Amino acid sequence: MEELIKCCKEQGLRITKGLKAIMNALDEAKLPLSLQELEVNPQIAEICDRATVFRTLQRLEGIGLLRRLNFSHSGAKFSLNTGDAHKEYLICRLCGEVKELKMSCPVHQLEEKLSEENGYSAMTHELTFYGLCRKCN
Amino acid sequence: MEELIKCCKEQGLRITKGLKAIMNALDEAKLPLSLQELEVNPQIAEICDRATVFRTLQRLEGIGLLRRLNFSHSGAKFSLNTGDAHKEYLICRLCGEVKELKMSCPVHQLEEKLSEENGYSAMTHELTFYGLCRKCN
DNA sequence: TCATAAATGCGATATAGTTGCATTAAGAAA
DNA sequence: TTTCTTAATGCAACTATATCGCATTTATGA
Repeated sequence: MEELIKCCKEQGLRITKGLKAIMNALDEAKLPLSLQELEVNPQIAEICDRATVFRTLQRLEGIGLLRRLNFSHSGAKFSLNTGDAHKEYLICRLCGEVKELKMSCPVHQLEEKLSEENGYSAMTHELTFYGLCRKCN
Repeated sequence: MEELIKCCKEQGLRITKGLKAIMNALDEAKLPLSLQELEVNPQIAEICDRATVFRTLQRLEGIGLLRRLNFSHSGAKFSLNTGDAHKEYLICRLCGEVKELKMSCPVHQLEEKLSEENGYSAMTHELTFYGLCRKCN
């Protein structure tokens, strides 16, 4: 957390209450949060509004501290980019339940190959599994 | 194509001009299309409107003939589910260029394992790579 | 050809994402 | 500490996307 704040400073961001509250919420949540989920979080709602949350997320994504995830049938969700290990998720197509998977990513080493073959740089990837959870099945 | 129409019939869908036009467009496009892209396609626009395209996509997805894809910074896109081999894409984070990758999916065999471990059924997954293309870099 | 229910068109509405502008406040400089 | 500059904010408006209700049309089985 200290680490993250420091990183924001280095990148020229001002350390405001909103920024801290948002980063805290993202840090405490064990799962990615959407703009709306952040917006209604009591700790955050008290301090700042939707537009601020939106722009703060933009800034954090801009400096690479935040990862934007795109799950089926839900808007974008965001999670802090601690370390550079990305995460895999399992999503229920019906109720939207989000589970984080514990696995070593099986496609990481492909990035370099794809980067060369296609002339792309700054590679990242998303690997997401979908299914029907026990309740929804 | 014949195959797909047959499948629609078996699933109880009525074979309308709209359905055929939409499936054709998706079939001819080498890449996934968004609702808007379909809506403005001349072949389709002539026959039916946005709500119909929307609901047709819903139906096709419902019977498993259509796959909904979620790429960063763009709305949902759709592609026909021919065979059950899914596809991998490489997306430019800036201009949004979409490339289909030719690779044998390295995580397919993980689905069964995850299904058991988490009590999920009807598993699918999405593997998408992002980067900056030559032009945008 | 007729009857029935699925599919459609239209317009309204909901939801997510985004912006302009006047105001506030973080942090560097004095 | 006070002052100054400019990033950050709040508010409200706005755009784009997604979705729905209902009256009408049309595909298909009898």
